[in-house]
Amino acid sequence: MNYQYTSEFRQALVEWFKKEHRDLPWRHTKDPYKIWVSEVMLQQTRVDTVIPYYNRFMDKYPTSESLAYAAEEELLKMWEGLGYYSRVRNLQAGVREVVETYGSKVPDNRHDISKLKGVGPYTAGAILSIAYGKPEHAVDGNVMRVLSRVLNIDADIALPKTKKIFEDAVMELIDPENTSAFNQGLMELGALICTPTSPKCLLCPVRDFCTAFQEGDPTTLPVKSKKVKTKNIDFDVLVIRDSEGRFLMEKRAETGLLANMWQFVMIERVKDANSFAQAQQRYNLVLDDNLAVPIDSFKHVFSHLKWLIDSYLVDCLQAPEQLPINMKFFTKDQIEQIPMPVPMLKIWGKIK
DNA sequence: AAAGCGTGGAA
DNA sequence: TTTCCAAGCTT
Repeated sequence: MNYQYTSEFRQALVEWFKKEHRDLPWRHTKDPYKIWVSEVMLQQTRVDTVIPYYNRFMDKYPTSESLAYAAEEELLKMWEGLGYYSRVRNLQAGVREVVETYGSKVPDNRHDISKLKGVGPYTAGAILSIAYGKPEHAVDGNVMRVLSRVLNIDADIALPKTKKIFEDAVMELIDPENTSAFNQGLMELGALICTPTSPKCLLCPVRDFCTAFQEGDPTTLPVKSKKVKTKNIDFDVLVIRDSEGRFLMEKRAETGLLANMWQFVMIERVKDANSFAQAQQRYNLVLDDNLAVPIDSFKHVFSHLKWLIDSYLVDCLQAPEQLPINMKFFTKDQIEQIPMPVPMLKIWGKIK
């Protein structure tokens, strides 16, 4: 963009945002902690999904101190259904560091804030510009889409190195007097007007500055390569019930997929193998497998893989005195307090 | 640099 | 149904 137009672009964008922005819960505060929480929740997650989680989270953890020392199990339960569960563990680690080494004051510079767990280039810039009014870039998918069109940038946004082009562009364009409205304006524009398909160019406040609009078809940008095909895995999920009506659950590993979440017993279904026999052998159980009752069969799609699940309710006739430390029989009431991933919630919903 | 990491909504 | 996501970060 010709440099002489940047002030007009800034003004058009900022004024549009101040007039047309949505009324969202996290837009009623400048508390860096609350902005931080909202930004982490919004990572790869839709606004409509986040709103009820954000409100519940702020009711429970209104300050950084209240979050810093919350029990991880309770925290995961608050995050249940939001996905990307490592976000909340990193968030707590970062908040705890702020409480313990920064006197509960979120750092106001990129160098320090970027060292906090779970705070990457985008989140750092968002907190700095929205809560502190600092002229810092906050480049997300919206910003890359909007600016690729406005500035006619055809670099592949799937490549990590491409992001610097947009960060540099934002630093050239940003309104130093309205950093919050400018950065949020770019994102709001991407969410409401400059959408991936069918952009509403006739309503766009920066249409006059948009190269792609002038060229005719903004939807040709951005350029984005890379599509990953998901891998399929078959599982039998065994809802194992003991004589007291309790259910056997196991806690997943501390890292990786659905870390630290609880699940019913899962056995990968292998050709010609009996999952009930596998479970009995692996955990030293005696199951009434002749009377197993099918519960549900469904698929659950992750970003990079797909679970094909058959689930069964089966009674446990005998269990060892000492189960592995990550396994336990829980009552119905206890299960309601345990963080479970969505596919397990779906099964639980059928039998509780 | 590329892959791993959730979920539900929309085209 | 299938595809592509939506205010990314970590390893």
